Amino acid sequence: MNDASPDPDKDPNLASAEIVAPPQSIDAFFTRLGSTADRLPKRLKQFANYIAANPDKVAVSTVAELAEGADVQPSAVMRFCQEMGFSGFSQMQKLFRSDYSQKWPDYATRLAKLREHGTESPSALLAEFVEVGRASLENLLTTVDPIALQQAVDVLARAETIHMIGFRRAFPVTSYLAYAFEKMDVPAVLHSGIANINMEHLIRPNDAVIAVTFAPYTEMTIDMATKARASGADIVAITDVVTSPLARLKAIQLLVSELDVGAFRALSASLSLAIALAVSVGAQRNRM
Amino acid sequence: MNDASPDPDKDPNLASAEIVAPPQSIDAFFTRLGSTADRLPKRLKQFANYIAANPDKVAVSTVAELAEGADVQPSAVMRFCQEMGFSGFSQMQKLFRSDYSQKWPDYATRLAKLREHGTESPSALLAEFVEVGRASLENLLTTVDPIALQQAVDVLARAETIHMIGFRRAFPVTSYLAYAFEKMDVPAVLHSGIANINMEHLIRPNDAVIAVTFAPYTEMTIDMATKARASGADIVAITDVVTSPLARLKAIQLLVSELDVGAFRALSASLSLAIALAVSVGAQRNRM
DNA sequence: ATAAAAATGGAATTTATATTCCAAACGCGG
DNA sequence: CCGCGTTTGGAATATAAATTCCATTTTTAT
Repeated sequence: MNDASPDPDKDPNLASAEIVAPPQSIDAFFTRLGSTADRLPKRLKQFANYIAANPDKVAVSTVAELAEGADVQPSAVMRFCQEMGFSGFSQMQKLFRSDYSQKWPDYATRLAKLREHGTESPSALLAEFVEVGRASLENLLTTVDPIALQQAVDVLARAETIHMIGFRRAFPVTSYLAYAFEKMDVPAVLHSGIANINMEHLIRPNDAVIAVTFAPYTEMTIDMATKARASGADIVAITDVVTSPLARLKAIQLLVSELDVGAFRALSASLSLAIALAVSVGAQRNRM
Repeated sequence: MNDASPDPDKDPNLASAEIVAPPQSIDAFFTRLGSTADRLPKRLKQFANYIAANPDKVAVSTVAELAEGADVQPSAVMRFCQEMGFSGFSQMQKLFRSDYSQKWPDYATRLAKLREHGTESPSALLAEFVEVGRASLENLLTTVDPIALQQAVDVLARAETIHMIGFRRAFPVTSYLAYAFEKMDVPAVLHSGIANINMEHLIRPNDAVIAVTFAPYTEMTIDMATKARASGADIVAITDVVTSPLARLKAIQLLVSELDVGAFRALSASLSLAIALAVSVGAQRNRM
């Protein structure tokens, strides 16, 4: 601040410690963290990532505990705090603690508070989807038959190639399956309908198909699954009710009843089912 | 209580300090507090009332601070803790601290266990994903800043065209956004990277971009978002932590911390956030 | 390749905090 | 109103935590 100071030797510490005001709020802290994280040396960045991922731990932990959690030395924590503009850890913790009581009310009360705002605000809508998603997940464990799930895994683990079919609202599910299978080196084809070429003829008798569709059922999914069935492939159906058109195909059915918010659903349950299925198949294939 | 004690002189401390197990949960603590509060002497009751009124302060305060808040001496606080069955204040505080972050940390160990046991039955794995998904959803309400969410909606509602960028594990999110926007007649482009053509030049100054990426961040997403930013478009980032590379772009950040099961996550929270965002944008655009 | 600068790990030190102790005050039964 | 057990306030002590320091390693620049 006072560059013209005639006594540079009066306080030699000023040279090394840059004078920056400490963040005054958690928001300001994270903003600064976001903009300075890259410039930080290895260990400090490591710690920065840790508290970015575990911000709630800061208020209730000691330096030693945080250091261990982030796998750095306590002194690195101190250096980090100073780098962020605080005099030390205690000052930084004080900031986090002052904010702490706001988070105290548990999930239920926070949810209720958000809903009071009416359906107007985006966060009220978010709360709605969160609540519906939770309910759908709970349901999932009862609607999915464990035996059918095991059968599906067996069939898919045995298949030469796995084909995923699902469009529109089901496409996030199939694309996530494709990602998971690719990561686990499971031969799998995502039928995306791109360029209006459908690659039905790729489906061979020893293959298996995961068909995903919800009401109102996309016709192309039904068509392709039907043809695949005709050529001898096994079908695993992820769908919503037993009366789904996929039922006719003697498919192994995995039922997901997802609740709507207005005209949309959160897909939480479908995605969870899909990823559990994929991981199980990957694991079982590795065992063979 | 034990008047018939045969050895009152053996250990005189036993007479005053009753041997009772410490409460194992916050609930148990308050239950015991309720039933014993009347029997307590004046100062201890005074402190009990303070705790009952300010339960959130215990985890983040020192003995001295609490004592001052309740207008009692620190030694009274100690006596209170011992009266409740704890060895001292530290033990009691530990209870209050662990209860707060309960949901998150012990998942890490549980999941590690699951990993070692090899993957058990598919339905057990499904149960894991369901539970983790539920926890992620609960957390979503605290990690997403309502103000940032509202800003994101404003920006996207104002945009001429909305561009969605997100690959690999983020692609289910962007593809679902694309579906939702299409259904609501919102002009939106899904940048799928198909045919290795990226349509960056499509992004105009009055457009907005939704960029979705999680650690380890896909480079193409960062690149495209950076270029979009350079050409003047607004960026809404759906990512995991503030230290995400998207932070540098002055993006509006919506943070989702999703837990892994093994190498995968359920995406429940991300999808819920995405759909809430999309529906809000659709609604707001209709109002204009 | 070498020197200079920066970063790191771990121990030493300082500071803060919990906990104990005891003398004084209080309340209660005789 | 006196003696005795209980409670209280405050200081003294013990413990735990934060902070600093420095020798060693790693990185960067030349």
